[in-house]
Amino acid sequence: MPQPPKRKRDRAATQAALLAAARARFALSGYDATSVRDIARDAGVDPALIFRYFGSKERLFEQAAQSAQDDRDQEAASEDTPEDVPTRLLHAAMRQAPGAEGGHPLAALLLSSGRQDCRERLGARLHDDYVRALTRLVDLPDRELRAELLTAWLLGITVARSLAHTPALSEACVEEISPYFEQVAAVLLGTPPPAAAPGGPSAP
Amino acid sequence: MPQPPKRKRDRAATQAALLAAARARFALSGYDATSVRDIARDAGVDPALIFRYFGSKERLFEQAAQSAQDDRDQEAASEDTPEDVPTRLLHAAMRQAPGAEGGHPLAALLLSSGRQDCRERLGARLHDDYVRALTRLVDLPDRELRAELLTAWLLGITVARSLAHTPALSEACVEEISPYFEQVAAVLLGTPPPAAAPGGPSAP
DNA sequence: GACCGAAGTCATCGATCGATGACTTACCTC
DNA sequence: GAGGTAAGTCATCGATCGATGACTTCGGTC
Repeated sequence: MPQPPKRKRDRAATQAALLAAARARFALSGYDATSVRDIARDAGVDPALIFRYFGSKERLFEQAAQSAQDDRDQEAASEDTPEDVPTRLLHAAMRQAPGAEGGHPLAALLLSSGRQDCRERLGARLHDDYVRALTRLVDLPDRELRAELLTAWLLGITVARSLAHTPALSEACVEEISPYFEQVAAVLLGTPPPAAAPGGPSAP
Repeated sequence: MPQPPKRKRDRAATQAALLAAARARFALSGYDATSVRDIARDAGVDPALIFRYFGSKERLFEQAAQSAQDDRDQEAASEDTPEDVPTRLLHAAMRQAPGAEGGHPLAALLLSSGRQDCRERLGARLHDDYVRALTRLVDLPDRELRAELLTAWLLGITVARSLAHTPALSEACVEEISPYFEQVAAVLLGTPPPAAAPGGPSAP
């Protein structure tokens, strides 16, 4: 994100540029591997402004995470096709191509998992965004366990695509994954399976 | 790992202590969050010996990873009950309790995923230890994709337990997960399901 | 017990990090 | 156009990092 040739003196714009650069860097390299000088350079701004506007690198990270979360909420709110919950979560896990810049919403937390607070934040995010919604769909024993098992699968898909770059999964699109996902979700959640063929799903 | 009161001058023992301390620290906090001074303190040894014996922090990390891999290989070789492949991989993913020290074999790589070489190493490890074995079990279209989907689930279980500390999954034991796992594995791999009941697995 | 090589210790380097505060400059108001 | 305020700049701090090399001390050998 190289700086647009020059920017007028504009506190709001500078803050926004820093926040955007921070989000990109943190999602690409994690907290530790990103320096405030990196972020400031990307934003075309003096590093000292980070501390003037955000107080510390830590608070900038928190605000960047909050900003990403806000984007997600707003995006989810303006959802015009309210698909069923599992499909929506699959789309969330598969968000964006692996080679593209930006990174998955969870990427920054996963890449920063060396820090305990980021691990806790990751657990909270998983609970709020995945487990909570999935638990409501289960009406069987082991409700939470079933929900967490499906959450773990979505999390694993995200990690495999965003971090490990597993080849087949990285290049797959949602439509290729969807039939497998629906069958597995039916098994784990105990909901009526879409096409219960014991020999495997109808391969596309 | 506090030092045993004193150690005679013993190059091999010092190297081993450093390697053990490095494995523990890297598996607990990742590469960046671990300093050579931390490792040396745990081993009860002068930090300079790390560079004398291993050349650099990076090479110490590589040797620590290699050492952990050797342990796994040897452990797998001396497996006296050659269970079927998916079950063996589930046990590998569930290895050890979340609260205990030590950490999952993949923990060091996951915690260090801010470094690109660690991400590549993670992908290679997943391929060698999971995808390769699972692919051979599939005799359907999308062989690799099916294998990677199951790998992603095992990876997600590991991340949920070791990093995110998802409550239900963290406290579960292999026996609780196994029935769900076998059903899902059957769906993804296209192998004969153990008890193909469309309403969900027989809950324990 | 003198000696010598290896194991271990110590002081310190150069780089980089997050962070601070005094300074300069641009823009708005009157 | 003068002046004041806020935006942006700059030099630099203290801590910590990985890494180096000279130094000291132990332990086996003759």
